[in-house]
Amino acid sequence: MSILRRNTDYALRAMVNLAGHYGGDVVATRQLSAEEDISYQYAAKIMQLLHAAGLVKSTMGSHGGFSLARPPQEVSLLDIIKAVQGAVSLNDCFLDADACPRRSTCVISAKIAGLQEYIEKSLAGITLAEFATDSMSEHVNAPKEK
Amino acid sequence: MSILRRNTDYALRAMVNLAGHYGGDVVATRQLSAEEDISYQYAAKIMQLLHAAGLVKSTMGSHGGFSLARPPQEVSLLDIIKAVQGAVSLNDCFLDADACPRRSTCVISAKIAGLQEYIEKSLAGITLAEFATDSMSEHVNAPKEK
DNA sequence: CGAAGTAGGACTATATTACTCCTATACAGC
DNA sequence: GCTGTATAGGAGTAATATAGTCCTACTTCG
Repeated sequence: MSILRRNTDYALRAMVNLAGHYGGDVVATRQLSAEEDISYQYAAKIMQLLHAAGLVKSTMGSHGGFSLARPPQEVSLLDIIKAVQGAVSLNDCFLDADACPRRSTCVISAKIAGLQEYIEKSLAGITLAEFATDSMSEHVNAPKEK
Repeated sequence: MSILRRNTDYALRAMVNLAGHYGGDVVATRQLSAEEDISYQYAAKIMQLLHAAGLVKSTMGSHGGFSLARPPQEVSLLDIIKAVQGAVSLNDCFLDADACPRRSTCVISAKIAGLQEYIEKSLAGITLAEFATDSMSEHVNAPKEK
């Protein structure tokens, strides 16, 4: 199983694309969808998620589109992941304390809490700026070609 | 999303149970299922997975059952995860190189490969012996009670 | 032989993820 | 103010993955 979903990959590609236009024009969903090989309708949904998370600014109406809300070096991989697929957690009890009635006494939970923290910190440490430069459309979970 | 599945939790509980009987009698699936609150049929499936992975030894026939194939301190959480839910991977391209045509030049892949490795090492470093002692049936992803 | 066990294929049900459709709303340019 | 091109977002469908069941072997002890 893969932890990062296709969703996240699309979002990441879109964000990298926007990073390339940072400080310049807004980019329309239609353009993002064409350049990054995402269906227009689905791309629109993903942009909504990114917008709801405050990662992008939107300009409505004709000649509208999206732009990064913050400079690339201030947008982390974790931000993007959280925006499109929710928090990544090793197990449910980190997301929802009610998921496990023995949470408080659980030895396993204690054992892996450290790892959980490390993962989040790592993802938070990787920013858009780091892969925005030379690769405009690298991606993680591209749909497999047939 | 949770990385560890319910499947894995069941398996973990079963393994902890078996660890409690290490060196003694085999434990029948019927008993495991009752003690760890897993449906008998499903428990049987999970035991098959653990057996196929070589983590448990099976004794067929009447008075048969399962026992750990190795001492608890030599069975890691990663072993169990791999047996029941397959390898944990940050993204598809670590599992299947064909999943992404740009794998070789992908900056993102390079960035998170280190994290991927760290996660595996951490999980491999946690063994059954560490939580087998005082908690016979702790679990991670118990189905939520209503 | 029969009871109690594992082995395993095939199937069903449920949940999650991916994706589409349709309508509303905003804004620029004519 | 109309029209074309945008985003906003609810609602629904399709595909896939996970969880769980059913049934029929085969194995061994008593």
